Amino acid sequence: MGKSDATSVNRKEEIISAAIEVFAEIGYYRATTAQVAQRAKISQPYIFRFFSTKEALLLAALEVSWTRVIDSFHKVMESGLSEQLEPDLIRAYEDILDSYRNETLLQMQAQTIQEDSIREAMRKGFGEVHRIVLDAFQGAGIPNPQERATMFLARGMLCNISSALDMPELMGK
Amino acid sequence: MGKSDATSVNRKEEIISAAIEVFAEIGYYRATTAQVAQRAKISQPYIFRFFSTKEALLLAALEVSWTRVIDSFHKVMESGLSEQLEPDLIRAYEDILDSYRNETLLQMQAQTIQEDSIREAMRKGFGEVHRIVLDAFQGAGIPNPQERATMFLARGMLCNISSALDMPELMGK
DNA sequence: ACTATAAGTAATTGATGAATCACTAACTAG
DNA sequence: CTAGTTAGTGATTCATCAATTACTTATAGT
Repeated sequence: MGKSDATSVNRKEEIISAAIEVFAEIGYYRATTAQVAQRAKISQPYIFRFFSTKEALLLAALEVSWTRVIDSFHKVMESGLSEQLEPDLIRAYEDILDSYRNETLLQMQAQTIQEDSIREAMRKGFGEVHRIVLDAFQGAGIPNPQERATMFLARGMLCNISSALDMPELMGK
Repeated sequence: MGKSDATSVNRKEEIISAAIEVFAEIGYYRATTAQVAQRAKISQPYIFRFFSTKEALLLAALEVSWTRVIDSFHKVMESGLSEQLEPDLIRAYEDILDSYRNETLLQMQAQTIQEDSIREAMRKGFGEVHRIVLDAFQGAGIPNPQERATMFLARGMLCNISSALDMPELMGK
């Protein structure tokens, strides 16, 4: 299998990557499957061989984006000293925002989508991240872990907005 | 002029109110002007007597939502003691989230819309709220006002998400 | 009554988009 | 070789929607 080999799994991942870009740039509802297909360099109908609906494609894209955050936080916890735990987590999240801005933009969009399946995916993602951070803070013996976990998430959410609107001043200069 | 009198200004406000509801519930791009019209109990084309485009209607709706927050914060600052300033501002924002949830959902949507005019409106709204909070904290002699203002906004943004996804546990139980 | 203007709508238009269908080309196992 | 499977596309379908047009009804001033 050479690098240009197009396995079914590769195609699926390529489509998801294209969808993350296009959905983030154009907006999920406004973006068309034709635009996603063009970005993925395939024909529009071929998307539906891998995803039964546009919404299924969005769900797959969200799954990728949440896995990104969760895996990153797990890595920090495994390898880090518990004294610098919070700054390490902050840095990890900022790195994701730098490198995978589109995934964050997609998550932000999905926060207000009312379809049950999307809401469930978002609840699961947020819930798991919250649980991980809370466990980490408790395990590290940080005082008021509940409140600190909330403020950690809160800072992250403002960070998202500051990035999305290109307003660095919101994060206190 | 009785209460059922339909002045041009009233109609405009009614349309904006209907748009806030429909856009928040359905999503701006997915919502149709026909749905807004139905909610406002007018015909679909009549919307375009007041707003030249769907986007102009969104801008008007965002204007209303930001004015809501800004006016509320101003009122807190005028009438409140500076010792309880921060909790008063928090309560004021929570009241808005309770009473005007749709306006917040609309703002959340607009955070990721890439059209220049929308981004500009969002920057203006966020910028003004940030300025007000920062001025208030500085005026009240709160230490580290910059950082405290950032954390105030951050908490508000997580509060939005917690409300939108119906996840009260995110705010630390 | 009469005319101007405001309030409002039905019908249409032109464009667009998700999803399906019908098909072709390339590879693979026996 | 050939029968079956995988990869892929062009053309079409059916629905939808923002925006326009052309029209009707009501109101107010003279």
